[in-house]
Formats: sequence, structure tokens, C-alpha cells
Amino acid sequence: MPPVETHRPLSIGELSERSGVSASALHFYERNGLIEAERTAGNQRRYRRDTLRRVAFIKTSQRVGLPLKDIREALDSLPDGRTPTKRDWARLSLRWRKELDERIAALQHLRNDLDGCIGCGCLSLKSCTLQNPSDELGASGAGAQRWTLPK
Amino acid sequence: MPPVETHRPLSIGELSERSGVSASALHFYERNGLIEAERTAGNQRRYRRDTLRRVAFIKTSQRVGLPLKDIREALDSLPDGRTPTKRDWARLSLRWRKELDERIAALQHLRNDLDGCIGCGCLSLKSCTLQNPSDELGASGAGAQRWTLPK
DNA sequence: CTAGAACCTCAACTAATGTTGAGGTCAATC
DNA sequence: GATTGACCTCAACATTAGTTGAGGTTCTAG
Repeated sequence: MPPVETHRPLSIGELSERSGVSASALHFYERNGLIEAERTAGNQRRYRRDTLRRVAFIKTSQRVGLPLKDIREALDSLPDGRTPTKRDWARLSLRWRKELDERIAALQHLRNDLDGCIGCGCLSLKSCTLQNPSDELGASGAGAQRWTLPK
Repeated sequence: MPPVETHRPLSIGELSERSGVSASALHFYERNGLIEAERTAGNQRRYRRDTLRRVAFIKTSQRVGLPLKDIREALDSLPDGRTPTKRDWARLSLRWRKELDERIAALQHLRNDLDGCIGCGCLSLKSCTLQNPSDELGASGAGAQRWTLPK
């Protein structure tokens, strides 16, 4: 029975194929401190297997809408030196959950506002300018900030 | 009783303040064909009042997540020459609704997947690599594409 | 041992979405 | 009629998230 190669490190090509992230993006992540690699005698990268999970974390975080800067901060909170445990990952993932909930709620709110508006063709969500033909709100100044989605 | 200035065109400063969009962004939108303006004898921009709604449409579309390119295409489908009616705007807004529904659904799907994963600390969503210690999936090749959110 | 695939670095480029600044003009007020 | 704030154009810069290419090296299979 041949040994299963559970611990052999991954070349960049392997990591790329398995993670679905291009080699150039992996280089980019490394330059930005999101992942790291050992090197062979000939200077080629060798990734520890748990880098696969790290990259998965990065990709999923991006789907949630987080910028790389934030993702990197989250990853920086992983223990130095040892391979992260499932509890470590679970802790980080809770952060996604919160972020996701917020984004979903924000979009649903927007949709609800919108539903009242599509029928009338208005666009102000809060105060239909179609029903405000003389544009009275304009004089009152800062109607603008209402457009900004709470970050 | 003084006349309400319903038809006086807006200067860029007025449009900027009322829409909450910076003048430089308005310039940018104009360069990219999203809005347009008449000019005074002295070459200053004068916006028709319905440009306010146009800008509102742009901002809301961006909140929904549409890129300017798409927004511009939508705006291009507005009638040339005449001021858009509420039906015109309502037609365009339907697109938001669809886009929003899709984004919400995608995020909810992601959240559901995640919920099953947070407990175990895994990240593969579909096939927990924690429960796959020898990384068997790797051999089968393209596990990667599953990570990509259907556009 | 050699051919070709895979890998290396570094710099330059892309695309989207604007912002900033220089240098100059226009318009309303004292 | 001069000042001051609002406006003009054009070019350069900023940020995020990478990609592309040139020129050179390493690894693996025959």
C-alpha cells in the first residue's frame, strides 16, 4: 500500500490548480503578506498544505465582499508558527458570518425601499422627486448623504 | 408670490450638492457619457433638472452593485430628445430589482453553506478538507471552479 | 544528458472609479 | 473695477486587484 502523500508540500502550479487562483495572483498575495512559502534549493516555492485553506479563506472572504487588506488583518490574527486548528478557522469564519448578515440586511433594505419606488418610477427612495415636482427638498440642503449606504 | 424656479437649470455646484456627487465625479460621468449638460455663453455647465434623477439612478445602481458601463447602457436606452417619463424610469429600475434579488440570493446561499462549515472550521463549503485529510479531491482536478460565484 | 514544461524576478500594464492640482476664466459683490 | 468664489480644461496621480511579458533558471521524463 503506497503512502498517501499527505504532507508533501505543493508547488505553485498545484496550489493554483487546486485553489482555482492563478499563479500570478498567488505571487500577488505573497507580496501582500497574505500567504507565504518555503523555497526549494532551486528557489521554487513550496507551499504547506494548509495554505490551501488559507487561499480558500481569501477567496471566500472576497466573495463576502471584504477587501484584501481586511482579509490580511484577519489572517494576521492566526497563531504564528503552528498550523491553525479548526477552532482558529472557525473563529475567523464567524467574522464572515457577521459581515454577510450585514450585507444581506443592507441589500434587503435597499430592495424594500426600491419596491415602493419602482411602481412610481421615482428614484429618491425616501422622498420621491416625482411627487416633489418643484424640487422643494433641494433648498433644504443635504439630502445627499441619505444615498450613502451605511458602511 | 414669487415664481418657483422649477425650470432654471442647475450649475454643477448645485447638482453636486443636491446629488451628493462631487463635481469631479460629475465631470467624470460626463466624460463617460452618463450625463450631459448645456453650456452658458461663458462655457459653464448647466444641467437640466432631470439630470438630478439621472444621477440618482447612477448612484442607486452603484449601490446595487452595477458597474458604470452597465449603468450607461441602461441610460442609453432612455428616449432621446424628450425628458424621460416615470414609466421610462420604472422600466430601468426593474433591472435593479433583478440584480438585487440575485445578489441577495447568492449571499444567502453562501451564508447557508458557511453555517455548516463554521462549526467544523472547514472552508471548502462543498467538501470539507478537514474531513478529507489526505486531500483526495486534489487528484480529481478541477475543484477550483466551484469557488467562483456564478456571475 | 537534453528537451520542454514549469518556475523565477522585475517592471510595466490593465481596468474601474474617481481625486488632485496647475493654470486660467467667469460672475456676483463691495 | 477689483476681488473672490465658482467654474473651466487637461494631465497626473491614487487605489484595488491583479495580468502580461521579457529574460533567465530549474525540474523531470525520455
